[in-house]
Amino acid sequence: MRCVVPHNVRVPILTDPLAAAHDVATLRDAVVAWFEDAARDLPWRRPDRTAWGVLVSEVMLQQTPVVRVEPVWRAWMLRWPTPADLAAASTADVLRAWDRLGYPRRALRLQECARAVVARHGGAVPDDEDALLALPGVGEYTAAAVRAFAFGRRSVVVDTNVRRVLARTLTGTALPEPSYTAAERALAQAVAPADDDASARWAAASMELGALVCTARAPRCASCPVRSSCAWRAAGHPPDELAHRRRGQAWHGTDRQVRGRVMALLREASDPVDRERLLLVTDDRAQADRCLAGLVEDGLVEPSETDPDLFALPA
DNA sequence: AATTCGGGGTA
DNA sequence: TACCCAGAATT
Repeated sequence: MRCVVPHNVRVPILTDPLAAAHDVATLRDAVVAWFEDAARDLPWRRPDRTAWGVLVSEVMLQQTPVVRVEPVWRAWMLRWPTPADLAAASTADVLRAWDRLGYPRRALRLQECARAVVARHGGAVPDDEDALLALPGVGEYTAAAVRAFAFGRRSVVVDTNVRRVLARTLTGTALPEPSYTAAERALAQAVAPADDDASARWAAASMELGALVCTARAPRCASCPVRSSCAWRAAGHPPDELAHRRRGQAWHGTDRQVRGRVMALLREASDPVDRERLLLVTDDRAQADRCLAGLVEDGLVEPSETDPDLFALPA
């Protein structure tokens, strides 16, 4: 299948189609060559990894940094090596093993995903895009990542790192838009190699460049393999024009913080915990009630069958 | 398209 | 402090 940059995609540096193709190919080659040396030795990249291990890593890495995921992933895969193992586990054990990776609904979905893989695919992770997308907790990014990293198949992998790399090198802006636009998706589609193997390597390499060199905070442009062809650098590193519109995620006093405290309490408890003790996580009674109810609604917490004032992680 | 959903390391 | 991190699901 041929990939062409749609007419509605403005790519300043790519005015002439022939020059564009050349520039993009040069950029890709440089990034992939850099990756051969610079790639981190992560456990889910080892030859002995499994497709399921890759999927587990991708779900854990959704909004959680690599350094925090790695130890949890190692313990997790030793304990539940296959989808069937996780499918048969106690949900309380799963949530405790998830520890403080954050967004514990991901752990719930990962177990649902394991059960779906067993039920729908005989326990083997599918390599089909639609089958992957149909799995709980698997969205556009994760489906593409699993296809590329577990199966070496062609897919357009766009995470926050790739978005930033494309924004800088090709579009010439400090950062991409707050939301993932159709133009960005089209650009990523056009840049991704058509070949299976080349596509998979570009995906890993472009993500790694964003994670190690083309970072959000203090990019290491001096040691960047594509600094000579970077549109952002050529433009003189213009600052982010939307900086004032970007809203940092509030944390102190939020429901997310309160929910996190309730979950932490229940992870550490070996027995059901009384409602009154759970509500002590904040002074705001209404908020505490709301958060506890929300956790129950989400299936992260269950009231005891015998005493509705006692709560625990789901069996 | 906008919101919600954890948690911790770093500048 | 504020910002950022291999996003997904819901409204």
